Amino acid sequence: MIDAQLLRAAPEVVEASQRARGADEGLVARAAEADAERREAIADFERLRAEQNAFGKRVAVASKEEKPALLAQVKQLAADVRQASERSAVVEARAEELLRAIPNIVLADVPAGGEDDYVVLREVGERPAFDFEPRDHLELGELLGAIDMARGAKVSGARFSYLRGVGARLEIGLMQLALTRALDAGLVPLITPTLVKPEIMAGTGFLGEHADAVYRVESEDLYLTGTSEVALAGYHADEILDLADGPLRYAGWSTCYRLEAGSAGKDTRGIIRTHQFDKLEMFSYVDPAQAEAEHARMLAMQEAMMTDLGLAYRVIDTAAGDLGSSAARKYDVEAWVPTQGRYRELTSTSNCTTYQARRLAIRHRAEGGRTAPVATLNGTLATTRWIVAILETHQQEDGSVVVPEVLRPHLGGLDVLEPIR
RNA sequence: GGAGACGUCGCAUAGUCCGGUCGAGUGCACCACCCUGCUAAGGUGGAGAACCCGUUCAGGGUUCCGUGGGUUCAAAUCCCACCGUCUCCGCCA
Repeated sequence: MIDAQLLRAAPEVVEASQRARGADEGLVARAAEADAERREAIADFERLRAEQNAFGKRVAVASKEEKPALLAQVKQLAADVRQASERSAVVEARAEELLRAIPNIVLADVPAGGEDDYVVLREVGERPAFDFEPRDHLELGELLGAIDMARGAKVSGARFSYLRGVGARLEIGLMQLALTRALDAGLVPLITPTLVKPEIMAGTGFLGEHADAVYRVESEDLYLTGTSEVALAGYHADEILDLADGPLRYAGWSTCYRLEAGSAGKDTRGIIRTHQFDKLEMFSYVDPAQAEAEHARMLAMQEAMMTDLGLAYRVIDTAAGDLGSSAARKYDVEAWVPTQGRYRELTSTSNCTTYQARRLAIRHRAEGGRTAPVATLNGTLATTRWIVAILETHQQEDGSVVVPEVLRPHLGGLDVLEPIR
């Protein structure tokens, strides 16, 4: 949620942000109006309530004989208080609803426009060249006995898979590599719940435009999370953090569940886009002044993983219209996928500035001892989809795959994955 | 799943039976100042969160005693529902 203060003081900033996103500009004026109405209603109620409280003190010390007369007098006041209280509750709920509907203010130099208006910041690494016809990740996965889509579909339906043998080991090795690096960088590992309450899901902004991608467990009124970001953001909800010693940094390891309702027909082959996968996610709570530096730090960690895994990649600065509602800026790292002849997103890192924190009531002590919302940032450090780029990039003519050196210690020293027959 | 106990301001507790002078006492921790050669001890004062009005660095007000309802002129206190914690019993891939 954005700062209501900003809505009053500089609505043009909010409107500019909406414009860059291609979102509804009129929402700004409607929210500002509702906010004014809300404040008026609150003032009204509080004046009446103060009067009633003062009266209550008189009743308390009145003698038995005086009481009936006083009580008769205050009846009308009590009714007025009740009415004003109900009105202010209604108006307040409406104002908050509109305020929450406004997505985060995008940072000033984020490219405007939609999905295709990203800016490529850099391309790194050499795209692999083959003197044979490269196989795609699923073909390789089947040769290696690593990926089984057919049985995934038999047991759970489309977009479910089994990772078996070296596939399962690759996944775990990848997570372990990422975890090791997270620990080296001082992050605290967390294995997070994957079922969360509605208010946590809403607080992180995933019930907005992403609502159709979310699994809901109706019998319990809980949501399955599509990323551990949700539980990581909720971890410190309603708390006042001590950031005097620097940011609070976490690495969340969890299975992720996504409905992929909007992607019918897209990426149906293999494990590029499945309903269930694993991810190691970085998450930081920082002083808002340090948010951009933290964002750069996360991106650097992601790029180091790409480089060390021998993947060719590029970094894009996502356009405003393609940002989630919580993000003020997002960088994606995309790896080259040889058989697709294009870059595919492997990681994403978002600076949510104070947006999530305000929704989830996560504050710290700012100057003068005042509380102020923190900034939150998140970024992928490893995920199942990486297996696609690793298999395809490091494949050999016979269908074997060379294991990147950094992964070998996490695969019991295995250096080449061999076809099973 | 069943039975019982509990949920108060950072922590620990008082207050709840018998509604008002309780937004709330005490201890510890915390901050400032005083005292002491230093430390410890001691003294005085301060200190929660959210929001509204006002100020620009004065203040005033409202709300918050697990959450949400209800009763009442008035609820930490009475009633209802829910959530959570603990104990015992049952069940368990």
